[in-house]
Amino acid sequence: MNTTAIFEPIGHESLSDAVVAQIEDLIASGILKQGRKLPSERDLAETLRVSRPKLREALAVLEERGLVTTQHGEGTFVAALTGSAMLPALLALYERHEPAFFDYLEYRREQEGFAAKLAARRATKADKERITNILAEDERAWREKDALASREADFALHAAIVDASQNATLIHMMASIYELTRQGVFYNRDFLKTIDGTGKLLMEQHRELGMAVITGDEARAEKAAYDHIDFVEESFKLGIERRRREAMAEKRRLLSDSKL
Amino acid sequence: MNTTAIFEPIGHESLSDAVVAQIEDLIASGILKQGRKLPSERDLAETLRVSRPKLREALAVLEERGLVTTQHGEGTFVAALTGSAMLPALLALYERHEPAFFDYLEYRREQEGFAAKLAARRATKADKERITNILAEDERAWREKDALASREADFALHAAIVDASQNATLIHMMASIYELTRQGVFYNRDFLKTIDGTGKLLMEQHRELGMAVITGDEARAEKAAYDHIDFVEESFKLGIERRRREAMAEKRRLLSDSKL
DNA sequence: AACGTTTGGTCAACTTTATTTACCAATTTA
DNA sequence: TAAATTGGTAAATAAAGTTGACCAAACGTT
Repeated sequence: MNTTAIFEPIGHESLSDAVVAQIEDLIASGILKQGRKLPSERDLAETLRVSRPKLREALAVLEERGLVTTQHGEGTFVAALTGSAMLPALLALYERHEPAFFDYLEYRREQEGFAAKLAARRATKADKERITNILAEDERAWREKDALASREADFALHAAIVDASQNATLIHMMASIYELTRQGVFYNRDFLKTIDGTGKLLMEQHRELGMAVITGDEARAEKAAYDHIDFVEESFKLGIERRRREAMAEKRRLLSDSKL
Repeated sequence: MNTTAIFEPIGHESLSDAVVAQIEDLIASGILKQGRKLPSERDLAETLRVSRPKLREALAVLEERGLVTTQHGEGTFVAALTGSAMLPALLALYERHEPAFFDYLEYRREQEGFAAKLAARRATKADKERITNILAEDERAWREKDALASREADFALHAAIVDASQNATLIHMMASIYELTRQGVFYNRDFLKTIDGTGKLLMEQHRELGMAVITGDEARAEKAAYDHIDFVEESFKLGIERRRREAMAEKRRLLSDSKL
């Protein structure tokens, strides 16, 4: 095995790519909010120490991605990212920005806890039956190692609990969030690779959450929701770290082979 | 306050900078060990997708920094990084690579635990007196908020414990490590900013460590050493995270001002 | 309504950076 | 010793980025 194997092609990142990345960061982190006007091209080019044509290249990319809109003679503005029409842009943004994903989880933690508490307080008989059925399906999927069904049950449980909260605004907001989740961020390949090995724990957390809602124990439901998100976040972090270490170990292995 | 304030100049990183960074990573992470031969310039340029002149530019920088040596007609090799002659290169390397710093801490954790255990077993009367004096000085520095003296006492305590271990190899190895520490990595400005607010905790940890050695309690000494390094690592991580959040909050503040 | 200012839109000349290609020199290996 | 491989150097070419100028749309002031 050749030493060459451990080296990786240099990313030929263009200047405009770097500009795009910085502005995306500002939008993804919520510093630049929707509707906010960016500085004029001349000003921005100067503060970024970049020529205007290059800045314009970057702005063109951002506009193509739906993150900003520019109007002749007026300025460039951060596009509205809420509303399902803009979900693809947001989704792609989160996938390119790992830190933003943790912010997303932090936000979701509060929402889930709130939803679980309300659900425990307000769930109707129909809600409770629905949750019971989902828990049964979740357990079946786990026993039969049906990963796909397991994910669907997971998704269904969270949706059922939000519905049970009977709060229209919450339901609407969480619908957008779940759409994100379902399409790729939360359930992308890397994440599944991380979480699959802990399927039983996940199932038990769902069961605890569901039972707390069914029995109407608000505090227990809230705690179960927090614990669940905390667990997901921790698993994700560990997965990232593990993959980083595995990649390094692989490189080491490639080198030691050549010594044998 | 203008929106312009939140944007930062784009780093005009040259191609060769990127090449330098990758090879430094491989060396800093220990994947490329000293004496290892790099692929030939033609091969390496091809796998990195970079022209040979640019690769050579990068290699020239690496050689200037003391990380590699090249020999006409023979090849380019990773320089020997052990030995105090090479400390500046290693030091600079660690400062440019944050992840390597945590690897350094991980290594140091084992060494410190081992040293503390040996010291508790073998410390002479003179060693114990020396440690007692250092602990007193540490406490005085803390009471009088003498940050510089506090750091010196910290350093002195660790050195005294290593000396008390009576193991020549360990003493020699730790000397190199401490040199790193003292010169800048461990006690750099950012790190101090993090740790200073927790001065009392640090002092108490030192006291626990020193007393364990003096009383000859091996297990307690080992645990105290582990706890200390764990605390340092955690503080450092928190400090990094805090600075990151503060930087973002500052940007948010700059924007909200313009709304008032 | 008219003017001046600011903003985005466009283009061409120029500069810097990077690639390609060729050839030379030192070392190892057959 | 001859061939192959490696680092050393340089010139021609190509690509990326900057500079400067000018146009057109929107806004505010007069």
